[in-house]
Amino acid sequence: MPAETMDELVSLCKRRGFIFPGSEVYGGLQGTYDYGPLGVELKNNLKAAWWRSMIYERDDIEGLDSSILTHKLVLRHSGHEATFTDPLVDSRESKKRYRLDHLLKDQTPAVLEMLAARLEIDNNLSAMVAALLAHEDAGSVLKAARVLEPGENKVGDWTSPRLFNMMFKTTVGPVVNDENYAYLRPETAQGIFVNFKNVVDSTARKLPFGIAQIGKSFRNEITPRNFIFRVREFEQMELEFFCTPGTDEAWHDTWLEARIAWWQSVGLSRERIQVLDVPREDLSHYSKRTYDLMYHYPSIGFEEIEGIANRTDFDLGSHSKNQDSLNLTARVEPNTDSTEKLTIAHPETQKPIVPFVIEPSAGVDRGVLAVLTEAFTKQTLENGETRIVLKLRPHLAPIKVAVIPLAKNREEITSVARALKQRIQALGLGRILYEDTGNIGKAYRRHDEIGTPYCITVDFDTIGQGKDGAVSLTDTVTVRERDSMAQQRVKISDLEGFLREKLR
RNA sequence: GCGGGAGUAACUCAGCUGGUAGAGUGCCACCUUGCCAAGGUGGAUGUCGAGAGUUCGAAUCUCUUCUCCCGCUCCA
Repeated sequence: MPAETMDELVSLCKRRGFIFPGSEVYGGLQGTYDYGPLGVELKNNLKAAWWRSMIYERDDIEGLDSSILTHKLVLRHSGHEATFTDPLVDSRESKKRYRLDHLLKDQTPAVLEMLAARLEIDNNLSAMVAALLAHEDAGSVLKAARVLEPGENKVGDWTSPRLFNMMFKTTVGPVVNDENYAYLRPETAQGIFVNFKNVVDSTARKLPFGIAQIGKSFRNEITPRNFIFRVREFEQMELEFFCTPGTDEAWHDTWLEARIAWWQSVGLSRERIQVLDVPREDLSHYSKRTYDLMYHYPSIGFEEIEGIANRTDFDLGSHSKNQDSLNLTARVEPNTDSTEKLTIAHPETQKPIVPFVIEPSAGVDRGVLAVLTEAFTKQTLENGETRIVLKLRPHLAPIKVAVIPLAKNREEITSVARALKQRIQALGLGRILYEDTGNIGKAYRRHDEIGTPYCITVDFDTIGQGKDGAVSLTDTVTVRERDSMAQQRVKISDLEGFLREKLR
């Protein structure tokens, strides 16, 4: 039974060192979280699993790590400068906040006419939005034009609209002025698009193929909320899969299935994943069609964990020069800044074309949250006590094995345990921990709670000092399995094979 | 940003008709402990989210501010 509330996850994460609030000693910084000793292992393991499935286990995908600081022209031509800046207006009366363009769209023609007249411009939505933003007393203009409060039949008491920019800007170079800025990327995808030519030229890739990247992205969310679900600094795992126009819809469906299967491979149950075919009116500016994978999170219900979008030829087309020669299907803004045509040979005709793009874009942090949710288990034992177990898949577990001496004040046992820890660590399976709390039951529970799949206990039998003098158990250890709590005796010499098999 | 709720030890929380801070769990040390949160002894950690005000005296009352939770709004 997975976690039921976000609070119990937050509490476990803090207590055991998975995730902490950012800048906490100064009261916290909204929308930031830090990954602790166990969190970083879990997160790295999740990313490694994704990377393995994309780059190593397939033959048609290359990796990339592009920079976070991004040229403003990249994000201008990608359409983000325009779409990531929302003009917001508040109603003083109802205390509600609206996007100015949405608000105006819902007004009657008569109101819009009056507004245009007051602003002394044409009755054109985007022109009016721009004019209102530039106007000193736009709130009064809205009132004078009798802009109605939605859902109520009366004129709203409007504030002047303000721009809310979802992209972080930062100054580049020593001189601070209006021109010397760059953006922190709001998605890793653009780094892939602007490197398309570089990758094609350096790897001789032919369609269809993909470029995958894992990295940080930044969005100045209005309301970061729900633990690591919506944060201002987050990590994405994105694949841009380039294919011949016409094959895009089939690839879109193929990737949808592949991605659902992958999430199941990291432990998510199919019942807690829903596919949302995003309605046309909710699509992003670049998308022809998008499937959102929704995961059933605790407290907040089904929310997006990954978006799988058909971005058509919009992005490569937008970043290309001489667009008129490219037969683009997407509507793109003219680009006189780019120095390249982002094309590749059509697999049959060999003519240069702009490929279509299928983009499975997953949130790493949302993935970690989902994996934790699913793994979190409260179990009532036979003796009536409850234990908390993180039933993580072994390849995701932060600690793979804990080596525990049965008695911590017996040098002959602890020395064997320490040596065994080093020996197992050298197998390269991940992090192995030497654990000497001195109380075997406590150590087991602790490792249940952080998801350690196996605990190995070195006892008196191991060193040939068993009570009943059972010499046959010399050089064996107890291996205790996390989920079943079952124990078995394993020869130290067989441990390598045992663990390699179990921890795959 | 608005409305509501909340911030006390690492976690969960008590204390809140103003009188100088507690419990359980956890953590550390030593002893004990021969496999599922055992026991004993000792110990550390709080400017009671922050700042200001009222008061002889504030965790407690007032104001401001920050953070978190819920709702609205936003969510490429």
